[in-house]
Amino acid sequence: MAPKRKAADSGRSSSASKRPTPVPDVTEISSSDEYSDDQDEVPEQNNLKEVVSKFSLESFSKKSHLDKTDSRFGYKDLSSLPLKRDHYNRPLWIEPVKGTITLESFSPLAPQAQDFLTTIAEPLSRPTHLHEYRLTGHSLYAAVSVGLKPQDIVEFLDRLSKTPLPESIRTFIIEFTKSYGKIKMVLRHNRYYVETTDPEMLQRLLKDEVIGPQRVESTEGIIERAAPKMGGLVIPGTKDAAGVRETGTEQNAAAAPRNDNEEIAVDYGIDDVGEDTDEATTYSFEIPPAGVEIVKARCQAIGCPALEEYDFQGDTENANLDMDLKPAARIRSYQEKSLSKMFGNGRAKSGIIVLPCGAGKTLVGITAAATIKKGTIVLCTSSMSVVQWRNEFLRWTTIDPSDVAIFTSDHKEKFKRSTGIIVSTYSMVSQTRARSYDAQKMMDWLQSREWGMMILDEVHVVPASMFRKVTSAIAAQSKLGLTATLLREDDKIKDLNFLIGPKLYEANWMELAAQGHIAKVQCAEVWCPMTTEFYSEYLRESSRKQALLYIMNPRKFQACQFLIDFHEKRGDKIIVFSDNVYALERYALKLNKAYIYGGTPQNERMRILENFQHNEQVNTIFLSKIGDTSLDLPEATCLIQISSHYGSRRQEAQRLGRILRAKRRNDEGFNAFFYSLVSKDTNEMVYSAKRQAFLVDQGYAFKVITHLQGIENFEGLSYATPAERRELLQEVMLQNESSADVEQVNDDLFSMRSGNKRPGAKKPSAKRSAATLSGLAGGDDMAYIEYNKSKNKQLKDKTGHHPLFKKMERERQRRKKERETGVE
DNA sequence: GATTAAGCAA
DNA sequence: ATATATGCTTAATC
Repeated sequence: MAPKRKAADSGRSSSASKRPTPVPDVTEISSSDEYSDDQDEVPEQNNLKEVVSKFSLESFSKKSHLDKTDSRFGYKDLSSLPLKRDHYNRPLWIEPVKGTITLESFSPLAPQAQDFLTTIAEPLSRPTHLHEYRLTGHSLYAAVSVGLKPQDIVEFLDRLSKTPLPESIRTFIIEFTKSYGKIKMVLRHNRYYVETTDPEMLQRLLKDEVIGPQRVESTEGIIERAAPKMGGLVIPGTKDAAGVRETGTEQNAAAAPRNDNEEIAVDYGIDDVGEDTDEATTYSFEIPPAGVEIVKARCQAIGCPALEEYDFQGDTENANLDMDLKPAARIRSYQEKSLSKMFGNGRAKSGIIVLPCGAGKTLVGITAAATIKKGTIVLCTSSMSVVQWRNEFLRWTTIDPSDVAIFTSDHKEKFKRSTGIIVSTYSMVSQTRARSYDAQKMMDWLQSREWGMMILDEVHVVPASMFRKVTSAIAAQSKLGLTATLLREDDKIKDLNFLIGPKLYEANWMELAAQGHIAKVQCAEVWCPMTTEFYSEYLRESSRKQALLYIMNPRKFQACQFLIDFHEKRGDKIIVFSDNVYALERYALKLNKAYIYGGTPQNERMRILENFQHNEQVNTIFLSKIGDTSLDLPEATCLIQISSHYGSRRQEAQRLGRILRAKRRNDEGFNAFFYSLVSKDTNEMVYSAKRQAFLVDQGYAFKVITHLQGIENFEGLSYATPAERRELLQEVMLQNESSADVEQVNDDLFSMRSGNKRPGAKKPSAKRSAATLSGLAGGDDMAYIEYNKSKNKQLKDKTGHHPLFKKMERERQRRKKERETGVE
């Protein structure tokens, strides 16, 4: 089993082993009468936190009064559980205390089990042989919201588990889901309805002192109607749409083991659930539009969050949008799967879809819009992606170009006809300060109409407060969040579950890579020793300067130079990432490559990117943080990271994402490369291990390279002589001083003590395999090819870094002043 | 009118 | 807790 590097595990593991068995405390959620009035006074903001923590498995466990578990051996000790007789045929280990599920992914049943598990549990870690999941409140919420029944979940787990399903887990699932997913907020024919399949629940709601009075007066009776079905809805771009009815190919693929003469039903097909519920009836009552927020907040408060569903087929008030996917457009199986979860019952559910970068998130959003065929608003993080989204719409759909409008600071368009698509940025919509006249007019217009769907791109970056602004400002029937990494270093990500909706789908990176949808990537960490001069300075310095020292480590520079050369000769296109702008510039200038950072003007960037993509002379570019997101460079096949931000797992994942969409990914034996250059025995190693955690959980194996073969024979290696290295060191030290000025001096005076302490150069705990570069890449000896760098030079010469550095200098001065005045 | 810089926010 | 990047608005400049 992989060492402890759980992406989702960080905060909660410490006290967990002492925690008793998770049995939900039902008393609190089953009697609405006990709720006092003062709860209504609590603003929704405060409720959110409560609700979020209330529905974490952690608090469920805390609240329970049973303690049958002996925690002396840690929570993962399953030795006391009896094995089923035919356990070897069953792929799951289910742990009773925290709900951790371990899947033997080599089992013949693994593909189906995996599918089901991603629906009902959070994937924690998915390396090659064992996958780890965990049942959480959110994951069950998501499972219920795509139509799974608690009994199905229990049955499924029981049948695939090597041990009898722990009673605690069974109770947890049954009790937890009792209230979940029962209430739906449905907009039908432009009227809002609170809907449920459970008559008792309806009565409870009507008796509730907050929700009850909201019922529209004239509709005394309870409305009874047949539960919705998938019906005739066809998601465009799928095989169904092409007229070929897909047969259950996966369902019967594997032979099922037997248990007491009972066959394991591999009925994990969520897609079918909607059709199975023909006889079901739903009960609903109407509430006024103004009551929606109140009722939703109240439902959360009493522990039965209302799911939002949009019956777009029955929406006659909002005009239909004339748009379809182009006949040639085909969506991939996983895209179809994610959409089928969204449209499972013929309505649009709100929620989040998680796909790796390059796997076609945009197309999923577009297809969703083409399915709903109503006015749609798309929100992105940058104006660049705004343009990209619009282009994608035009590329994939038959929509009239005049129906896709852009709303940013320099484009304020409206569509001419009654409905259409608006692409904008978060900041544009959530802007609270003064607006320009045009922008204000545009906003008024946006707010005056009702949108069928709101697509939220890169939804992980949206903090709750901003999101609240957006949703309260713009009326959208359904919300679709798209992201590659539902991951933040803080815990804010949980809020999204309640603000947008449950996670509808999460793809497995390795699986997509195996199917050729994203590139296969070889990851490697290159350990560069510090030169003695740099290391002795490193030991003396404060952490700020330490960073600069290990980034500018000459050995690292050499490794970088060598790798660039190596891969350029193989015909790769290389991106080098550095978070540190100073280092970025130094590296790029020394190696005579083009570079882009925040201060590079827009046209300059375009020119460099253009050249990188089409000019055979320009095979390497240096990017700062700027390249982390939303740059679309399908040419890039190799990535080198020389400095990075602390331990940000998301950044690492996003950077890797830059090469996942490599054009050449389907070439025979093609591999993309991802190198992380790390200075040995420095803090960088600690960060590096942290950063890799997410990718390791996705199943990527990091190899460690301690020696780059052939580097000693490399001609023209920079900083080969001690004199050169000393010169560099001086520059670095100087740069440091001038850039941080007064504060630095202070630091210097008092930093002796702190500088003496040894940096935590502890070894990362991950299991690593040693490898040489040749083993990784095929290691062919390549003939030296002379490259003409003149184009690069031209590009570089045009980089007007002068004024930009002035700007940065100004910034520094300003900050310094702020600090000084703040001290005084 | 179009481009650029500065200031501000998150 | 810091460095960096971005977007929007306004004002200034060509």
